[in-house]
Amino acid sequence: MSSADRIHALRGMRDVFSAGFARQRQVHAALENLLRAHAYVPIDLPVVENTELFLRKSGEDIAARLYEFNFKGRRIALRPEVTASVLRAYVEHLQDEPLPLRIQYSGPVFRYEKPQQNRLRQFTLCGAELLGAAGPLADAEVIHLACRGLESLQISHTKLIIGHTGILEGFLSALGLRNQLQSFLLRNMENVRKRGMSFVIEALGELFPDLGVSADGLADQHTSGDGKSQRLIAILREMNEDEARGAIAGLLNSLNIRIDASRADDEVVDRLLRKIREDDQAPKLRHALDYMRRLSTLVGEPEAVMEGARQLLDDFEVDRRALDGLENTLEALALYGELQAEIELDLGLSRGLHYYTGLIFEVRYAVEGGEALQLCGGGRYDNLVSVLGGNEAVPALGFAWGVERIASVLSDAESESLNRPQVVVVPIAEDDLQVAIDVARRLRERGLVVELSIDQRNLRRSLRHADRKDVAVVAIIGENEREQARVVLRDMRLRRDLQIGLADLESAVEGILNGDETLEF
RNA sequence: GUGGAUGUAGCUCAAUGGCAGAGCACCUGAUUGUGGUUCAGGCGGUUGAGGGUUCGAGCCCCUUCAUCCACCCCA
Repeated sequence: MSSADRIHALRGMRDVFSAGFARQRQVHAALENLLRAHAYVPIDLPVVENTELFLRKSGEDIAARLYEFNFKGRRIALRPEVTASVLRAYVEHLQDEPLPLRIQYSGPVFRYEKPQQNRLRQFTLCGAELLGAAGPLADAEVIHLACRGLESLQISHTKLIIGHTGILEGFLSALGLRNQLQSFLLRNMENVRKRGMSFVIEALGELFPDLGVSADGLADQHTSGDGKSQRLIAILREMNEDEARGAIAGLLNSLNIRIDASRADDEVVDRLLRKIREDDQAPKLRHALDYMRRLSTLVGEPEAVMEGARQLLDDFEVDRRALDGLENTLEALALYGELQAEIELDLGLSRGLHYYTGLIFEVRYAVEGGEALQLCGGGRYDNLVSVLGGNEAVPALGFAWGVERIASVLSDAESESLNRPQVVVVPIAEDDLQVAIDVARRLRERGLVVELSIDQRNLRRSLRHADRKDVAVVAIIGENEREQARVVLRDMRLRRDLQIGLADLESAVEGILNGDETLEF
């Protein structure tokens, strides 16, 4: 078969072989144990869900990244994350459980993105959710877990980055910006720092051309007209939709203004109203952008950032609850003792795909000469249970580690040996098979990893095979041994044969494996 | 979605436009019951696919597919 006909693994999907897989399992085992020790109960969930679940949680933005298809009339998606499924399962089955409820999970997720270094289309998340717990202690527990898991694997050079969506979101919603603008600004908070305010303003101008925004900044005198019309506009703004609509229509009628015949009155009224609203939005937007500019500078060492944040909130007269909550979380986190990870506060941190309502955080691994590698991320999502149809709102937060990324950071030296057979049992001829199988079974019962040589290779080949796999002991059974109830144990490291009676099999093998050079039989 | 590279044996890679090769791996034997070495031999290819230029294309041109890398974004 020519290579052109060969079937390859799909793009972004990996075959993981012995050493790499051993490493992943090592990572998984360490993380699972840590979570279990903190009373997080492992559960298993489906890999496919109704597409609607993910759309409802994360919004339409996620649709482009979904492995999503129509199957027998249903819209189905491979999960791009697990939190949505956990909460779906909670709403469906676990609402009678006493809260707080601690859940852990692990398994594959799928995201249709362009693969590259450290980014696959299928990868493994290991994560935890803490349901029914609000407040700083819950926040601190989860952050601590995320960091501690990496520490338990001896991963250093990590940085914990903590943010809080409430500090921007609270401000924006209090400001009374319309929803589209709010979500645009939330999405672009990160860009203020990464690409500069002018980039954001430019994007704003493209998306909302009617706002009169340009790269030079917001138009200063957007509202035209004299003082009287300003007052009129102010009055109209005070009215609700119907009142304002009626007032404008009445005004046009009473002045007997003739309207273009091809255009319905309603449409004219609409345009006027919209115009007035946007005039209203412009100064608020300007205010918001100023706030975001300040916010984007608030990154770094926690105390300094807190200090700057307090000043910012004072200057803009913003509610301090979010910031106080963050401070309490940091204090609670300190109760867990010193973290290895460097802590950074980043009040400009935002996470696009998710539905976070408060604390957000991630842990990054410093790659020399490259961009930091994010190893895990999470945050709080207090309204998600409601969004997914829960009987009552349940505060919740969680996070997930990226298993492959963590494994990629580990050296693979030790994990390789996990799969390697410790003993190879070689029957010389077919007549020796029964004894060989019995010998192998006895050794396996002692917990050893034993490979039975089952092909027709000669002894020479079997030894070579064992040697290349770095096996420590080869047990040889031939006619002579069989007749005398003996076995030849070849100590591969010391290149010597030990003739032992079958009764001493286990102790002799264990002696060789332990490097006992004084063994004599 | 944007940009940059690369596709030759199972793997890693060579090959001025002129007979498609090496190392590793695999198989056989030297050695019929003793291993990392050595030696002899063997298997292995429609050079990703399709078209074009040429006496002649792995190499040049076009198209297409795939993969990798970076941006965006994220675990």
